[in-house]
Amino acid sequence: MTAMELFTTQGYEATSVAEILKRASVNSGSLYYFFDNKHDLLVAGLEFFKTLLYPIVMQPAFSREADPIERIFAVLADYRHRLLMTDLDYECPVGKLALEVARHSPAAREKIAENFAAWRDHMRDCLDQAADRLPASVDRNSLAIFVLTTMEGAVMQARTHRDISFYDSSIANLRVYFGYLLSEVPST
Amino acid sequence: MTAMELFTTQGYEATSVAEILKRASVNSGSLYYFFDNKHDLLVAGLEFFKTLLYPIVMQPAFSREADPIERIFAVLADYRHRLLMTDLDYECPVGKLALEVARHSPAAREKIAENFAAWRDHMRDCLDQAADRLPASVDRNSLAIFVLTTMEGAVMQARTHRDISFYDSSIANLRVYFGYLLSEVPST
DNA sequence: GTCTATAACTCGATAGAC
DNA sequence: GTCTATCGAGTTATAGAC
Repeated sequence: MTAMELFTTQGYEATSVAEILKRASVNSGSLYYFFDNKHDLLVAGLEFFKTLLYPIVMQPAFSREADPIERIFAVLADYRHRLLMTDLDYECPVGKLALEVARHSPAAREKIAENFAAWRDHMRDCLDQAADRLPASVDRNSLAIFVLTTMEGAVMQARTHRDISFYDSSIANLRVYFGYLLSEVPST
Repeated sequence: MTAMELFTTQGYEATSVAEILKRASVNSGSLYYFFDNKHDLLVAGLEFFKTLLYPIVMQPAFSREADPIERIFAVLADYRHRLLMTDLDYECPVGKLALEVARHSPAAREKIAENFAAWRDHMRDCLDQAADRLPASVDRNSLAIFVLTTMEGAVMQARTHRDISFYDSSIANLRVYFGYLLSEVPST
């Protein structure tokens, strides 16, 4: 979906329908034949995004690392890579739209929440696989939320400051935190 | 600044100059006498925001708590309060604009970075005051960045899911992390 | 299903009187 | 310094031919 590329890089409001049409080499009539309006296009795009999450975001990282904890940090390493590849102009597309459209569009907000939930569930699956190495007191769902929190906040700061060290600092702290958690259960 | 209220709640692009004028009961001529254009108004507003950071965000929390570590969590507790007061529709105004305008406006991006830096510096001051209770290996600036990361990511998720538990989960994990750090240095 | 033309409207910004 | 009127461009969405 060409529209989503523009929505997620420029913002929903900042992207005109005319620009989408030009970039996609489509005519107005065709677009409005398939979608009721601009907002409908956004919601459809967010639904499509959800289907891309595993193949684009998770699978490449998971295929590099077998250890469930390392898989989490491999996903985070890929976000670092995206930041560097875009000259520190990358932003999590879902997070970006989360802040822009959540207020005025319940339908889009719901789709964004589903994207967040799917991301977090993949992280929680990793944590579940490493359950025996974590203290029993750890709420793995809550910890998965915290991983997403860290990614979103870290990307936001690195992009704003145009400095990867803000990303690295946040991930390093998450690493130390995981180090404490994992050290609580001695490996046998 | 009435304009900033609209920019930060609705977004910069989604707020028309006409709407600002109406809400502020001002006429077009007056606004453009003081500001060159809409963008100039945004940058001026962000500069003004920076001056509000201490009296609005920090001072109320600091006055409740004397302990530097508790001051950090008091600031975070105030963000929780803002979420609840707005029916889970609050978003950090600086973070929101960070994602929307950073790409197309270097001047605004710079001002947003200054706001982030000021926030983080207040947190680092707290950590510096508690330096003797933290392991020497802790990079306090990096940890302050991590606190901001946590706040931004936690607010984003709570607002998107319209569920305060996402905020609470993230802050709880930060608490546990601080617990590990503080327990490394036995109090005398 | 896709095309072009355009309707209906709102946008940011300006001009010129006071 | 503040007012009203308005410009010209750009906006989303539609109409009607093919």
